[in-house]
Amino acid sequence: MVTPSTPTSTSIEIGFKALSDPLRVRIVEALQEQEMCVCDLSDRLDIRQSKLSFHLKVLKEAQLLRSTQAGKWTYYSLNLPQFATLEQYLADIRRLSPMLPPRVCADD
Amino acid sequence: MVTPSTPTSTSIEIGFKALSDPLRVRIVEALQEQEMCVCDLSDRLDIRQSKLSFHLKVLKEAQLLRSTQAGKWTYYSLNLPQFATLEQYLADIRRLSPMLPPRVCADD
DNA sequence: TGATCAAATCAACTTTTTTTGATTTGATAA
DNA sequence: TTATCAAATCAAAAAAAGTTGATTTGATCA
Repeated sequence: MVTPSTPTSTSIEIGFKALSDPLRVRIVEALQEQEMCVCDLSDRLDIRQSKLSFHLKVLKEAQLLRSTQAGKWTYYSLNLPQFATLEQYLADIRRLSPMLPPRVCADD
Repeated sequence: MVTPSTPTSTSIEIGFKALSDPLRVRIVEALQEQEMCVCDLSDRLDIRQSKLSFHLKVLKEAQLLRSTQAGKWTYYSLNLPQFATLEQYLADIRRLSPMLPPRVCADD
């Protein structure tokens, strides 16, 4: 089997990676309650602005967040359809897993 | 707000991290079809044994895989309940997200 | 205009994760 | 036993991700 030299990440893997960090999960959980601007997130989570900006970017690139600008402020909110996409991916793994006997090892 | 100096990862985050790598997703998808021994996974995915062993360990520590030893061989299979746990986490984020108006920024 | 403030970006640095080849472990079979 | 083979582990190197403080951008407002 031929493997691509640089394995590419799908939007599924990018989504899971975005959710693999405790700080980013805290961001998601804060936004799950309410859309918020960066300054309020920064206060609420006690994170420096540039650090927060980095993690917001990761989440946004994973399509898990949306942002809208309102005057000086940028409001971030959850992009729920992408959460649904990840959820569906996990559901399919379960749904399509057959109850098969283990494969007997090739050169047994 | 006080933040722990070293943020700790939950089993949720560990699970998502395990699923954030293209190679590990390929492993999961192979095992989703059928339980398999390491040697067959290695053949099928064209990965060196030690590399595969590393990634299997990551997935197992995330409780996404189980393994059983049979003679010389170790068979790996999906641990579906943990997939369900991750799925439920995502479902809850969506389910509990209210349709609230955006928060007005603190010092507006 | 010029001051102010929110947020993004940047470069340097630190930390974590991944890869690699070699070695070890542990079970089976001659 | 000794040879063999599957799989785990290890140490060193490489690559990727995250942090930090400073700077920039872009919008508002006096």
